[in-house]
Amino acid sequence: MDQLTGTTRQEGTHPCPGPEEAALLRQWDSLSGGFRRLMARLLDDVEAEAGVAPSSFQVLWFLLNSPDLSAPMNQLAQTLGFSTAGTTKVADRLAQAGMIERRPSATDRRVIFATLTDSGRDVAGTAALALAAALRERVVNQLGDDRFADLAAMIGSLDQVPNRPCD
Amino acid sequence: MDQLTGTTRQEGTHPCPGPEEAALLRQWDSLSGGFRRLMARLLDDVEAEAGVAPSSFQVLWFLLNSPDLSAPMNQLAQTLGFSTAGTTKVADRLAQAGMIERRPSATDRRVIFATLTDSGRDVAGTAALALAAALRERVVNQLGDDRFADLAAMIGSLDQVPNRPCD
DNA sequence: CAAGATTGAGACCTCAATCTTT
DNA sequence: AAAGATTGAGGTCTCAATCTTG
Repeated sequence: MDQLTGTTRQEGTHPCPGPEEAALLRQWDSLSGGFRRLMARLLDDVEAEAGVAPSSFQVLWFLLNSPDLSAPMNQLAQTLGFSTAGTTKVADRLAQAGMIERRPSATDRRVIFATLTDSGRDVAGTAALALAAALRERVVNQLGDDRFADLAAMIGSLDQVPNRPCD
Repeated sequence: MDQLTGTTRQEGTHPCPGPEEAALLRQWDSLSGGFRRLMARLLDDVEAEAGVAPSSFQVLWFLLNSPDLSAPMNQLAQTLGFSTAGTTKVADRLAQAGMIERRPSATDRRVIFATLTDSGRDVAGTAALALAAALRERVVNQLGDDRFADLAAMIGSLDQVPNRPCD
C-alpha cells in the first residue's frame, strides 16, 4: 500500500484508486453531474423564453452591464472562457442576428468593439429576466438565500489563481 | 415597478432586470464561471497525466466501477448526459484506441456491451488517481472535508427531478 | 516582434433518419 | 409500435496560421 498515493498496486495488476479515493471520486461525480444538469435546465429555460443560446446570452448579458453597452472582443473572450477564435464566431452569429454591431476602436485600430443594438438590448433584458426567474425557482427557493450565498462563496474561494506568488 | 417580476419597465424602454435580479445574476455569473474554470483545471490535470479527454475518462471510470468491467451503451449515454449518437462516437474513439471492446448481449440482441480492455483498465486507473489527486489538492485541501461534503450535498439536493408527481 | 482579430481545418456533440430486434 | 444502436448532416468550439496594427 503506497502511503503517498493511496494506490493498491501489486505485481501484474492495474493501477486502481483505493476506497478513499473511490469515495472521493463518486462524490465528485455526483457534484459535477448535478451541476451540469442544473446548468442545462437553467439555460434551457432561457433558450425557451428568449430564444438565445448559452454562449450568446453570456455575451449579451456582459454587454448589457458594460459602459456604452460595448466591449472589445478581447474582454468577451475572457468572460466566455473561449479562445479568441471562438469568440469571433459567437460575435458573427450575434451580428448576423442583428443583436450586436462591430465598431473599430478610434484609439487602437487593432481592437474591435461589439456594441448592443436596440434589438439586442431587448433580447438581453428578456433573457436576463428569464434566467433570474429560473434561478429563483430552481435554486434560491430550494436552498434558501444564505445557503445559496455560501455556495457562491465556496466556489469563489476555489477560483483564486494559486499562481500568484506574492501580491 | 412590477412587483411580480421585479422589472422596471417604462414605455419606449427595454426590458431590464432590477437591482435585486442583477445582483442575483452577478452571483450566478461568478458561481458558474468559477465552477467552469475549476472543472477545466481538473480535467486538464487528468489529460496531462493520463492523456485522456473528459468524456472518455467518464466512460472509463464508469466501466471500472461496473460489474465485469462492462455496461450497455444505454447506461453510458445516461451517465455522460449525452445523446445515444454522441455516446456511440465516444465509444468509437475508445475502441479505436484499444481501450474498450464491443460485445453484443446474449439475452437481448439489440444491446451492445462496452467492456474495458487490459490497456483501458490501466488508463482508467491512472486517470482516476490523477483526478483524485487534483481534487484533493485543488478542492478538498482548500475547503476542508466537511465543507466539501456540504457542497456536494447542496448540489445533490438541487438535482432531484421535480417532475415526479407522487411516489 | 507582440497583441488583437479573423480564417480554415479539425474535433466533438446533437438532431433526424435508419436499421435491427423485441 | 417501441427500444437500442448506428449513420450522416449540421452547429459549435479549438488549434494553427495569417493579417494588421502598435
